[in-house]
Amino acid sequence: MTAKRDAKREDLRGRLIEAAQARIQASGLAGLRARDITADAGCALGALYTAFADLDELILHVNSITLARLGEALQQEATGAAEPRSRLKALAKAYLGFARDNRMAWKALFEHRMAPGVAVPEWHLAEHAVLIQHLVEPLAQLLPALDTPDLLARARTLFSAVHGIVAISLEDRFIGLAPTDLESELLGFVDTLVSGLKTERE
Amino acid sequence: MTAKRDAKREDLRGRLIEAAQARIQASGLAGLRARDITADAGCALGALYTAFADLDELILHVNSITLARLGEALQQEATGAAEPRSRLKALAKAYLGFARDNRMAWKALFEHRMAPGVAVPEWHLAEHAVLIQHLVEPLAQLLPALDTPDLLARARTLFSAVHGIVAISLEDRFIGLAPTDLESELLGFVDTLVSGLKTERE
DNA sequence: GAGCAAAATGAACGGTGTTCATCAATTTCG
DNA sequence: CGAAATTGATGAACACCGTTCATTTTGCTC
Repeated sequence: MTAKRDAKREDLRGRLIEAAQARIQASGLAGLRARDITADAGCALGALYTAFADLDELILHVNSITLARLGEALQQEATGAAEPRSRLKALAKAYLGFARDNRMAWKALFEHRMAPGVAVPEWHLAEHAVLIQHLVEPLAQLLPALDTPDLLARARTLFSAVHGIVAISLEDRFIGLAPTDLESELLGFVDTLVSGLKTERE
Repeated sequence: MTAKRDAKREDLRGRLIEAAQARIQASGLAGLRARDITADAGCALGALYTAFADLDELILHVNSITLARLGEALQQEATGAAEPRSRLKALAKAYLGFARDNRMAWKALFEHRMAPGVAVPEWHLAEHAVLIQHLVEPLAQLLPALDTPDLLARARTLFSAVHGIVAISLEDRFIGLAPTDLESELLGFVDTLVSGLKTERE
């Protein structure tokens, strides 16, 4: 019976993940400190390295939770039998909404880099699939002639485009631009792309 | 006459920028160390802080040079009187080509973050304009009814979308996808979007 | 060349993630 | 049940980071 050991271990991991999540939400990935996390979690500095291999692995777990929450947000927009155009627009809007409401956690998903030479573990790569999964079905309706690999490629491209629009707007790297409404710009973009897909199909 | 002083100062700045550029090209922003740069530039550690306020300012200057080179690469595709569709496709292809050929320097443009609370200086923000400037003219031909602020917004959106596609593909955050050719996927995307713009105009 | 101002130097500082000898808690087994 | 063995928690110490600063060296003025 190693029940108590396992319970304590899981409890510690949970407390560390929660503390890291709170710190990321408050001050972003860049402000994350091992000493702050362990102080918040109520354990010694070294305890972090008994629960996780290093800070990167802890961040990966926080990102997992963020991806799960993002997945739920998208799931709500992906159901129902609406036409593909409005489904894709609803998904883009939900993605933007999630990024706005969970800015720091969302940024951590894409800002985080593993140590040089270390690959992102497969279990975490697989979790990113939720980002494009919901796009496949509406795209299949718009492009019935495509096989699965092509559909997946198209879905990834569409996600990347929408993500790029949201990401570059929420940073502010450009000046001299009219303060246009991001949401209408994003939805207009999806509209235009869907129109293009329909046109090319004919 | 303070000629020799100024010359030495400029020489040191140049050597530091060049050394930082080489280090970034070789191992990326994350591997950049003040001690490595100053060793490569042949000066003492502290000399870096007589030439620049801090590492961030040095990185900004490297990014300036990268933006200038990227601007030249795009300039070559933006000239000529070709139709908007092929101009936009040529620009997207050139952007992808630059990102591929100058991977680390290009990544540094978007990975670099200033210290918390410190804004990117205006002179550097302005340099990012080259990324969307070349898109405005072809877009104006496609959308003659739009005024300048709307055109700039549309240009930024298009750039962000193209950038997103290139950025997410050159990282590898997704698995289980067919290894499709990025260039044809990107050009197909621009094609579809232009078709959509033409359709909506009618 | 003397005197002065400015720049270059590199040891030292405070802060980081990570490790490790030491100690405490838990499990195993006679 | 209690002693031995194993595992977990501890926090001082380590290596390394960007940055600073007293000191030395260099260049300019007169």
